[in-house]
Amino acid sequence: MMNIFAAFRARIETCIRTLIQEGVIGEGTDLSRISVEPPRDPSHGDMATNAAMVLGKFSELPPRDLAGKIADLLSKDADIASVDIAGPGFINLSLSPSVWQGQIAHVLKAGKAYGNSDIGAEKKINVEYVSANPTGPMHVGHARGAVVGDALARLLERANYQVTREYYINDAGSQIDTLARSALLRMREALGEDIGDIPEGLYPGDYLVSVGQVLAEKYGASLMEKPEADQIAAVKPIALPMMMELIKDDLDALGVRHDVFLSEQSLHDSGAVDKSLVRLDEMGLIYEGVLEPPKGKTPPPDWEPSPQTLFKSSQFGDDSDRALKKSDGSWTYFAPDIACHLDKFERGYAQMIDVWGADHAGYIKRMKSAVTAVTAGAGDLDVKICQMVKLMRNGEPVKMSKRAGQFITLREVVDEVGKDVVRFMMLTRKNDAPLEFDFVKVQEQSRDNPVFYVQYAHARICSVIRNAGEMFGAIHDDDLTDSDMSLIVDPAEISLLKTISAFPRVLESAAVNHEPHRIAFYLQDLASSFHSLWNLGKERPDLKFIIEEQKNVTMARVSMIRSCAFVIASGLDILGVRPEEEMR
RNA sequence: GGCCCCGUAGCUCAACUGGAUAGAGCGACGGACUUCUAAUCCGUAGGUUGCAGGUUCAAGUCCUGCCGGGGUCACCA
Repeated sequence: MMNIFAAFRARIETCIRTLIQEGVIGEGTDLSRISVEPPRDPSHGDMATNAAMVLGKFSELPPRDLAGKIADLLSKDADIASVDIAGPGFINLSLSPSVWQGQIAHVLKAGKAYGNSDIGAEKKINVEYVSANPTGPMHVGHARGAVVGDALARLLERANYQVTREYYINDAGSQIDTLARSALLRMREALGEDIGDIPEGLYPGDYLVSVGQVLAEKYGASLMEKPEADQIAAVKPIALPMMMELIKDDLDALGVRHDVFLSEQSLHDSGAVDKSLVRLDEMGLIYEGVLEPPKGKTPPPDWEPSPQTLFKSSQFGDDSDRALKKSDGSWTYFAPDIACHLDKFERGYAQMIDVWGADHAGYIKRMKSAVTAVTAGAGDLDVKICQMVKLMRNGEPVKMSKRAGQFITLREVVDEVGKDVVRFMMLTRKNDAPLEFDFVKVQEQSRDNPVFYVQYAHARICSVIRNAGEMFGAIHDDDLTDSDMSLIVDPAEISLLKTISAFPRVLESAAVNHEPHRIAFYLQDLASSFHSLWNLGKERPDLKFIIEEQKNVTMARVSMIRSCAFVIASGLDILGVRPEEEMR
């Protein structure tokens, strides 16, 4: 068992079963609420369990006495150096140094697989992210969702989920018609016509020029003589794939990829939308009705009550029922969205995660309602909301004028600071908290730049290992396992080992909570722990990693920091960031 | 007005799905470089977790009501 907290939890449960057999604790006791975690205050030991307090209800003994019984049994364990009872009945454990020393070999053997969890148990899970409208290149606002989704997918894979990364292509809405009209204009331009300024309401971007050229080559001027509907229909099969290529290139620059691209239009064409609606109808969840105007100060000026096809989402916790069809009888976007999630469910994903921008937060309830309804409660949808990223340059906000089409593209940001920096920074906040991204600060080589700080720790470790190799001969990871880890004894060293050993637990909690940012925070802690130990070697030369006269000590310490480097690399891998081996 | 998110040190943020004396960084002040990379580290100072109740052995965390900030609000995706 690589997760030592889980390992000792099992030992504690064994003690409790013994007490159940002895009749001290009642049969049928629920052990699930027992926690085994590191105490906030390190002086309380290495691990604390609330077992005696949680089990108090199932025993006649008061919690502190029950804790005493458990403690007596635990103290027989050779790996446990001391057991204390504190406060209302906490049991605090201190582990023997050998437990921490032993973690080094675990890490070295597992390498980057260290910390992997089995909580996913190979269950299928679908993560949908980005899903930007295919009307142009990605702008910077898409970056956060792309990174969060991708890191979440990587994280879940490490927890042994079967992850599918999905992109839902909104290729059926009116924005696609706008795209087609914009492309048609560019086609006329390619045919030699002077089109002047791009009219209001069409996409002005230069990226459509090449689309116009392709259209001109394929169709020529004859297309312009057909009805507009035919023109648009002719343009879409050309323009859409080109836009998707644009988007995929941008995502590629960020190191983000998807397994499945699901087209909204295909859901209409295949009858999947009708099917999911029939399904809801059979459940009696659909009716023709008139929605109330939104309660508030200013109802929409053009409000006209009109009958629509509605879904009873209010039965599932939503604030109101929601329209599936517009008053003219055509679908709302909500209907294909339901079909999309039903489609995922039927492909075997009972667990689904959607990563959305903050402006879509108001749709969570209806979407979750719909998933619950259409899967008869068997499907689960978690929606992660990404708050705004505020772009700064040296503390000054970067101005973006949407009117003039001067938005900053994802590509520009990646080109300026690099994909690793973008990725790491996007994960330095909880997804639902706003984030500042300063072009200058994220490239600083200093403590307050977390990307650099973590990378630097890794580079330093690599540097030490290179130096040790020059002194004692080439160092291979396989040989390090044979080092005498019992030479790792100083509290500062053990402290680093404790931080390293916390990784499996961090990974698991990040996976359970769908919060990849926890990995980024952990890596800063780990880097800090390493940098501290490094500097301690200045005050106390006996704690330097390399001691020329003592090869065995050096090798033990090299093993220790090698395992630290593995964990840094492993954590960075979840974030999709490559570790640096040298920084000069 | 309804709903959602947020409110924690001067600033930016953590707090392991309810745990013990709420933690880091920045800024401020004071220290450590003939370096295993000082691009770093150590120390000091800094708090009624917006307010008021409730739930229990235990609340920053859950519930209710206020205050303040942001987002969003029929047929746009």
